[in-house]
Amino acid sequence: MYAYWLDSGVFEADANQGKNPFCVVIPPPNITGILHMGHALNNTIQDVLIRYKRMQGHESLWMPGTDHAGIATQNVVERQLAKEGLGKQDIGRDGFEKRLWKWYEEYGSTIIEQLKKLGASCDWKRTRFTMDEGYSEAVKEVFVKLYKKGLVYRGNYIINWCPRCTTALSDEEAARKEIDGWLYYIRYPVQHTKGKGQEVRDEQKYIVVATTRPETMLGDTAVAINPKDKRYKWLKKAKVILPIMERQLPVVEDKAVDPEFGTGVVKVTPAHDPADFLMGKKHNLEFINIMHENAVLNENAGEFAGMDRFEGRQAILEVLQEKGLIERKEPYKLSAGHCYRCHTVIEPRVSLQWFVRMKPLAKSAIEAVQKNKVKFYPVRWRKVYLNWMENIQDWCISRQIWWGHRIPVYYCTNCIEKKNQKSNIKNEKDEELSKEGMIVAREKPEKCPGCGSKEFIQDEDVLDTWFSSWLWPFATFGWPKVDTTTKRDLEYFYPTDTLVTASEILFFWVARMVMAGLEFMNEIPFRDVLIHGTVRDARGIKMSKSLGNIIDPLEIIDKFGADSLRFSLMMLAASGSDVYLSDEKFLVGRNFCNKIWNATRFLLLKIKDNNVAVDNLHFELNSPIDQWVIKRLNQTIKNTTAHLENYRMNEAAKEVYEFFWHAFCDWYVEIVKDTFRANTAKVALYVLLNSLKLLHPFIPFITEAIFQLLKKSTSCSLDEGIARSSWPVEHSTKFNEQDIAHLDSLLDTIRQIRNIKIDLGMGTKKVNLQVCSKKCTHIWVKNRDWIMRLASLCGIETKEALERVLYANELWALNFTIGDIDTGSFIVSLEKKIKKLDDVSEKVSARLHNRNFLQNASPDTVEQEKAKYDELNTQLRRLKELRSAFT
RNA sequence: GGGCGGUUAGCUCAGUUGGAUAGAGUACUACCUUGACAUGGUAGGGGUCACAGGUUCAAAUCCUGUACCGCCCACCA
Repeated sequence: MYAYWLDSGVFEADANQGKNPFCVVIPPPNITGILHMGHALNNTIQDVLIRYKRMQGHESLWMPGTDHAGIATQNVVERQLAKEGLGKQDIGRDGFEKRLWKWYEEYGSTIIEQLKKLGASCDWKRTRFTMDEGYSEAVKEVFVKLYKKGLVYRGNYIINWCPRCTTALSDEEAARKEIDGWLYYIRYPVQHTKGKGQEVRDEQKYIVVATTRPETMLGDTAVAINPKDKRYKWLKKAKVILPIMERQLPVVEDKAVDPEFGTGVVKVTPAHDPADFLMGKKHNLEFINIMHENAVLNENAGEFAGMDRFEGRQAILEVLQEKGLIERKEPYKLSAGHCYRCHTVIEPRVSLQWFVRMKPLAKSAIEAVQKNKVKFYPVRWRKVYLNWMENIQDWCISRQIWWGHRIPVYYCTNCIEKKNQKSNIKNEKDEELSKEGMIVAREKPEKCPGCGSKEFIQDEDVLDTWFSSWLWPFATFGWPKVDTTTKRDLEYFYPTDTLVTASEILFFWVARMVMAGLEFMNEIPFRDVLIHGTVRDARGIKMSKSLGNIIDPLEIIDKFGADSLRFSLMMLAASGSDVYLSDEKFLVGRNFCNKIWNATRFLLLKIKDNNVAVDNLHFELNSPIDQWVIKRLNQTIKNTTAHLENYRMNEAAKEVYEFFWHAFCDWYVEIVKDTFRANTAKVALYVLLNSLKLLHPFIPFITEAIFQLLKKSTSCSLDEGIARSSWPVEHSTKFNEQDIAHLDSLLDTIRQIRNIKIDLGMGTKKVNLQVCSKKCTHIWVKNRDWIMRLASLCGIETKEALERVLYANELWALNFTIGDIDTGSFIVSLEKKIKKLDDVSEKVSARLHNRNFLQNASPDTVEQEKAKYDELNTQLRRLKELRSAFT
């Protein structure tokens, strides 16, 4: 089926002025990714929307592609190299890049192939990669534009550093996780002035600082107190000695110090803590970096140089212990940043990086959401988005890795050399200084505008992967290229319609796309953001490969088929709530797919067996049964469509499921199976066909296969395929409501007969039924055959009066011979029903006697309650009569 | 420390704007070899809708508080 779709180009979309566009851009999966349940959920939702809109007559475009995933991919290829006993340094930057591209050629489209197995109806001819040639143009364009606007800058700041990946990370990439640690209370001796200005160090006089990272003390350059803290007034004039390093530390006052926490005195390590960094800047403290980029202590760590940070921590603690400087330690839960790619504990590090100024970009992105130009589903994410946007921090975009878009900045070697002689780029004003000899340009410049030299080196760093991802909704169309295709496509498809994603990448991606769209296209990138839940295992734990609790969607596909997987996921995924999965949960889909298949087989068999010609679907709607099913179908079409419009996939799926299985198969097909004439066949096929269409977005393969089968097995003229057929609309018949109501009563009566027989312990034993009805005898006569079959009867007699009434409603009364069967459980069941109805009746009665209810409730409601009361009492009367007949 | 969710049948969850006798899937029980389907059919048991207040003629649904669970954000060293 998939090959058929590809061959006939049903997934392809073009700017088509005759149609309304509907466009979704895929959240580009990482090239290193393999399909997991999160992908399955995310992409099934998108495919449901895309297929639904396509059938509705929209020019439906699902834009596919992959993400180069800088750090993740680099790590994968590094591991591959390591197996050969090589490090990336061994083969050099060029060699490593070659390996990366080779890896991409080999494995980069694995996930795309897996998406196809899922049934994803993307326009694959448009597949993009965040590092393909055209895409690089977009990235460079954006960098240069932002730079020129003053929104990109370079500077020495404290950033999140992953010592394993040896690169800077953005705040979002440093995932906070709570870890069990210790809070150490360490004594710092105080030096004070004695008598005639003689400075004396008194071991008895000390202050205590608390820290969770004792190793950072090697880089302490001050201690800080809160200016209002009276306890430490005396300290202001004193000097503190940093143990081990024997360095004099100034005491600074800063409001950021919380007197309540720890001892109220803080050690200040400007080069290794974000808060201390700010204090360092503010109080002009010295910045001492004590670590190499891999978090091994450097020469500034004195005797500890060469130790890893955690090794160093232990060694320092031992030394402090020996000197009696550890006052105490207490267990402490601290939240530390972890690299979101390799989970290593982040080390804050001062380094020269590139940043994007976010506040100016955020402004219009906030507005767009506030003015509902971009809407969130469920709406609660709106607040989360706004909260983040309003407190946005600058974005560190440079990464010290080799896989990614190289920063389009060139340095004139000549100018830099001169500059280095003049000054040292060590302090705050680097931002200004670095501009000299630095050229920000899309392409390598011909010559330096300053000195005319032709010697340049390009910035070594690459850009954060998200710096390319945030352009996805328009860069995929070819922006900034200005050819006619790009222009036409962007005008037609942009802004896109719906973005479907998990909440995890709300900040990474969604928020930034809104900013990029508004900044570069002057227009939001999408109108609706649909945020679905996280896929978890049966215990509620997030599925992840490292935890080993994954259910592999590909295995489910092998076992049950993609349709089963898709349908099950859609049934389970209530909008926005997390999805808890276990193997059994896919049975819903499997069983339903099986049911659809068998129902079809049966109908075709009946058509064949009865030798009825079905060459069109123009049927007569005279029979109440046909009207009944068509009316139900109409409701199903209406509700399913409404649910899909509101992104309630699960409700939509349930709606069709319920109709197809329980109304169509369980009742309609059962009723008509023995009187299968041409008109019935047409009605049945019409219902089947429309059900298939409603189900196609969820269950694409089987519905298409059956559709093709119907084309072959009947001579009806049908569309080419179901994927491009039209979305069902309600049949415009005028229904005979009374007939339908009577049929509903009849069906209910059949249920009651079965019920009574089971209560009487008669099981499926066939009985002879007596019916007494004033007006509706004909219904029983006319439908005699199937009623007998469905209610398991051996005969139906119509009578003027009955000896006893086993069941009655407003239309008819029934009786049948029960012989000398034990009626015990029948009576019990009867009593139970009576009790329940009595209770309800009492409640309704109380309501109707409540003057406030009569005054305040709407007249409609009051009427309803009255009708309900009458109905209840009629039922009660009948049941009580029946009881008296048996006792 | 802030914010956001959740708490409904043994389990997993629906329940859109307050107006059923609170639903589904699954599990369980009974019966059914009805030639489309046992991946099926028919029926059944099982819920004081977390707790406490409040608003209302009427609350699973709205408000307040409490408890527990989960998630997100934040420079408590």
